[in-house]
Amino acid sequence: MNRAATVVKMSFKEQMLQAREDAIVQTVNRLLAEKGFDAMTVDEVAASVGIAKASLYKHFPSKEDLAAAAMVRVMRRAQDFLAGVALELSPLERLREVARWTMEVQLAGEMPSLPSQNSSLRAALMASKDYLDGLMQVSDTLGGWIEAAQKEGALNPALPPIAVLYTLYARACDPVLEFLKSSGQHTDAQIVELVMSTCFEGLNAR
Amino acid sequence: MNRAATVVKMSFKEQMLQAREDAIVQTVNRLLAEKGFDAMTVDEVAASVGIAKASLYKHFPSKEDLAAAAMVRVMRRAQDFLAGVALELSPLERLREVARWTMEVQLAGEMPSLPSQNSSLRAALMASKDYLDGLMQVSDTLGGWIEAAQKEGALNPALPPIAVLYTLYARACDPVLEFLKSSGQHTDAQIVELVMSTCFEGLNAR
DNA sequence: GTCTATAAATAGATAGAC
DNA sequence: GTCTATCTATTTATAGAC
Repeated sequence: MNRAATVVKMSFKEQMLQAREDAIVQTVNRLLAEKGFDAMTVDEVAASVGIAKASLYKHFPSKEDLAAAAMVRVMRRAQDFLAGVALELSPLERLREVARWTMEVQLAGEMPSLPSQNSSLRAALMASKDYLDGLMQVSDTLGGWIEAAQKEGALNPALPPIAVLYTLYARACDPVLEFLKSSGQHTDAQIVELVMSTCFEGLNAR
Repeated sequence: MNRAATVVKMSFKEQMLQAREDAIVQTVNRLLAEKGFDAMTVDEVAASVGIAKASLYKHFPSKEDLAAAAMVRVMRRAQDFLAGVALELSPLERLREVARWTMEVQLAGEMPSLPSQNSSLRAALMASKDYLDGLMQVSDTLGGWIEAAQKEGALNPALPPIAVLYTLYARACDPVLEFLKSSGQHTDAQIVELVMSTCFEGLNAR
């Protein structure tokens, strides 16, 4: 179920405002995926949305907040996806679905990428309750699945669950996807399957 | 054998110049590893080396060339390492040594990181014969080991060698290393072994 | 809230003396 | 080659009219 459907009441004015902000955040999301935080300029965002830069700053107080809003958006999408993963699947199969989804989002050019070392950006993210709550819920859900999959003997039990979690997160920004795509020798679907294989089965022969 | 040992003749003046440039490139290498290309400023480089910014521009014509020089340096280090890998090891063991080395360099804060989408930077790299030659030689060597390891049945033969190569390259900038390090629950050596395991054996149980 | 115009700060690069 | 001082362009952010 989409989280937007949980909204109950909203005046016409508020709906317009919300729609405008959604358009902004969607544009930011795309630009972050294309060029990254440092290379993305606020002028660019304003021009791409089709409003003046000053108007943008009425909605979001800083560039960092723009990026944080995009991260909240993708976290919401992740939560929606997790909520829709079929419960009849085994824990390992659920984890595989999640990994595949993150890679497909990245190949679609919709995965925002942030520099891990920018401190002002980190501060904005850590100040966003929506982001932290989303991140924590996603991590909790995946953590549960990871431990269940290890208990079943499907996932290597020698790996700390946190390491498995980070390894899955890292698929969302895996440069191998872009490398293989730019080599032009494989379709997107083939690329996803290759990286899925190296991620879960490893490079070694079985 | 270190490549610097192959230098035969050099005047005192040239040696001084070379030493100065080495210091610059080493500083750039460290700053690129710490903050990345976009966040690194030329003022910072100059201050860190201890010379004026204008002097820096006498040695390197642009920020992009500074970064390219750092990439040439790390490529040389990689070539030196490859040349020193024991030939009595199996192809797979050699590849494992290389992967471990790239991760150790990253954990030591000595792996420069460049944005893959910056076009002016890509242009500078593609214009650097030293870099391209180094990259090609490293890729050729690793490609040979990969194919040999697949022929031996040690490496999954269903994977295209290019995908294996990119997967190994990606370990040099794997964010999982930093994530695990900042979690503070593992030593560097443990982190390397964890990522080595997920890389070659995969997440699945065996 | 949206706009035009502008402020304020920063960064890459250069001039010109020594 | 190294320095100080400066240029030029860009970028984040804001003032103020409507």
